[in-house]
Amino acid sequence: MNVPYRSAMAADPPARRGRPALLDAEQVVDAAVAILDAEGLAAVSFRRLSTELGVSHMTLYGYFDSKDDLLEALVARTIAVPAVRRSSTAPWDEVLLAVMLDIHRQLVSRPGIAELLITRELTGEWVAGVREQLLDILRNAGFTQRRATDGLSVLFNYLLGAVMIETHRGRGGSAASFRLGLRYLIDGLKSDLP
Amino acid sequence: MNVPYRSAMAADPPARRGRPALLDAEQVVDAAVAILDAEGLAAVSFRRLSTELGVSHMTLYGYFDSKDDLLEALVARTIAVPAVRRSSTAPWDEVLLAVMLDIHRQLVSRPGIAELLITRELTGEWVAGVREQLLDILRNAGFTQRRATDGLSVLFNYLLGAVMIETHRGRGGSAASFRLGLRYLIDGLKSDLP
DNA sequence: ACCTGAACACCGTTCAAGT
DNA sequence: ACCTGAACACCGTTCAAGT
Repeated sequence: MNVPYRSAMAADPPARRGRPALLDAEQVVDAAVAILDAEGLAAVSFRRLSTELGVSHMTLYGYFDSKDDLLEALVARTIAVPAVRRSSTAPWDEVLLAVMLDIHRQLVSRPGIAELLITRELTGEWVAGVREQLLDILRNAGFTQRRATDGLSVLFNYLLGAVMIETHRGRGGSAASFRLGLRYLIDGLKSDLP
Repeated sequence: MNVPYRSAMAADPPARRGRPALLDAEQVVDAAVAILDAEGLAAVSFRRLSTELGVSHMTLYGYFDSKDDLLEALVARTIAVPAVRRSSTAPWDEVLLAVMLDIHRQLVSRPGIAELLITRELTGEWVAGVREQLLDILRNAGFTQRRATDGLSVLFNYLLGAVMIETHRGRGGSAASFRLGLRYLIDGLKSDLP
């Protein structure tokens, strides 16, 4: 595995020995995002990317060890862990609702990302960050660890299913009906509070 | 579009003029199911299938107009519309729960099918059949058409998300937590009954 | 009627070589 | 240090020809 974002992380002076790099990983991800937005996930390929960037497709292996590596960087770039103000005085169920709606909005706005989260191993710091945040909300509300992780699974199942269906625009999911189900789930969780 | 299952549907005597077919569509789907079960959806390809069947990959275009056509037949073959006995005296929410669990069991037992349902346009008689059945349950329970379709969206979002996550074995979904969320959703629907 | 190979336009990845 | 083309093992699909 390459050190991710090799060039971007270099805080030390750029005076290295040897041939200077043509690109840095950020530029590759930029180009990938542009293709994703314009033509969807299926159009994102090393070969396509390389012609867009004016390099050999093999050059990209200098920045990412594999296509999966690139896609993970794409996920990391494109969605932010929602900022939840822990100092908030709002009740936990309202905070939870707001965070879920925020994630939903982000994922729907970049079709393809939800698919990556489900399909690839869903590791990566975004997943861990969101997970930790939601677990915190549930534990602070009084759920046991076990109840909290089960509740989280339920919420993620619903969220990702809704996003997948909406973004592939089969019939079914409207934004309004997404809220409806989310309310059912959160009400259900509330009723199970010890 | 080819007439689906051309040979299989022929109830008239098989005496046709011209060269007899080497295969029929059922055999192709059989082979596709075998590959799906053994190696997953990504391994199902016209070329792979054709070597397995001992024909040119181009021969398969005589049975299916495109790969999407084949995949639709794969879905149709592999999952049955759950039999719901309308005469049942059980309350609607129990019937709904049972049907959802049945669909869940079927989809989990054949990883890849849920992905096809979401990704491809989700047309086809299986989807229509299940949809009609669940709508019936909800309408008979007293939901308006609007409420019923929204409820259905919510249930499908959850079901397909859960199956996708479980079959891709990211953390998250256990069969037990699937039931939990399903109960929340059905309880929510019940509480919204006019 | 039905089957076929060649060709086209794509993939990701390995390897050995070039600067 | 970094970049590159050739090669390998794959895709789906079109087309014109073969039986």
